[in-house]
Amino acid sequence: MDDAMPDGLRERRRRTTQLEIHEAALALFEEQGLRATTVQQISNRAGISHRTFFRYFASKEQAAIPGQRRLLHAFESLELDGDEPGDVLRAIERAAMAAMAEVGDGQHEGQLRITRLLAAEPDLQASASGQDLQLVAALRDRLGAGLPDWPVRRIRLVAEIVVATWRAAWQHWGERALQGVVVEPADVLRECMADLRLLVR
Amino acid sequence: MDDAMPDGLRERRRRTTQLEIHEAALALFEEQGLRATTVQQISNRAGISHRTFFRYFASKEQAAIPGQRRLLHAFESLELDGDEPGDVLRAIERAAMAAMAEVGDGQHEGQLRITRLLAAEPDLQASASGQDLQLVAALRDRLGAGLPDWPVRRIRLVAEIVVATWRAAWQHWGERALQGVVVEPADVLRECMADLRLLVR
DNA sequence: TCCTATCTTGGCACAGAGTGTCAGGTTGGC
DNA sequence: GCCAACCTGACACTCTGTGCCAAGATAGGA
Repeated sequence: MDDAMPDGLRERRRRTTQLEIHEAALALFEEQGLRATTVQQISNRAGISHRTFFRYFASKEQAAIPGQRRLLHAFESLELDGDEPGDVLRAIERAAMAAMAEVGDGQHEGQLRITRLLAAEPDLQASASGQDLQLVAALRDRLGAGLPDWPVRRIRLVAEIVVATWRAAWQHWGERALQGVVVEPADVLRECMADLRLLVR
Repeated sequence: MDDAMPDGLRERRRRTTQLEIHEAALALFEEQGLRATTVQQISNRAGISHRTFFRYFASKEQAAIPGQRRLLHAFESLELDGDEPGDVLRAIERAAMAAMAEVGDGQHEGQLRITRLLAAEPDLQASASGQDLQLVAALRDRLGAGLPDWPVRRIRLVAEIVVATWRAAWQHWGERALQGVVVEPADVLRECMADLRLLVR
């Protein structure tokens, strides 16, 4: 689905454990809030030890926010076939759109729970934006390798802009979903890109 | 310089203490690294107690990164006189440019120290991007109040884009400065805005 | 099937972050 | 000079995050 998964028993166990911890964290945060929930409580509910928790996640915040593996992978395997700024942006846009579309309808509920939590817990937002740095770095690396003639300044800017747009799109999707309006994430991203083009014209 | 400062003895003391803590943190991080430095050490060097440290800063990371008060203030007092997307962006650009220009040449050395630290310590970057959320929120609020006819989606996007551009500009300024090339921050921001316009055309 | 290298886990222990509380000292206004 | 508001340091405490080690589980070859 996402990255290579050699399907030994060990890998499968690891995945289920990770999911159980994630689910436990999410549920407890919803019930009690972020601050009031301890790593010990999450570990208990997931049926593991406090020590093992930190072998799966670096902090309780990260246990709730799974990270954007799809987009990360899309960036790392991005194909570029030109130098023209407009073309480059469109290529990235296509890749991001594809990554967004991979989120099946069945996962919308999970996304919505995270969105709700993010809205309620500012500390989680900070943690999430910290994670986005990985996305920026990945895109920056890829563009740097694929566009040797571009100034680093422009490469850095594009990476920041794209991730900012992606984040704005998801946030707006969540905002609408919380109001009961269900829309396609990819559509929201398209609208955001349209806004971006409107702005600078 | 920045916000109202009723010049009692108390306020002045508070400011000097804050500066002393900031300076101590910066110096120790440079000498030993972020992880190896404890709040206790910073407190000792600043001549205060461990308990008092946390009355000035919420974490050791924040003690090193002073926050973008100038830009925050510029956003909060932003004047808008039109609905036209291009005009709005230009108005924000002017405000940001003015805020950037307020950083006198004398403060470049301090900025550079922070840039160096950010480059060396990924954890600090995460903390910094968490702080940027305040900027996004401030600009979002201001635009929401000043542009009642704009869709929330576009307002959110503009806020994210502007802050992303600002961050890219400072990072590129720091990168060049680390290479020994001294340029005006405002010039870099102008170049970044030009890149942005180039992208979507 | 068995045997071994590798991986995973839980328990123990510990340093450090961050917070509540309180008593004592300082500042500002009257 | 006096009182109220504020600031500080000290103590105690919970929680996070990590090193270490012994025990159990797994993979893969003999």
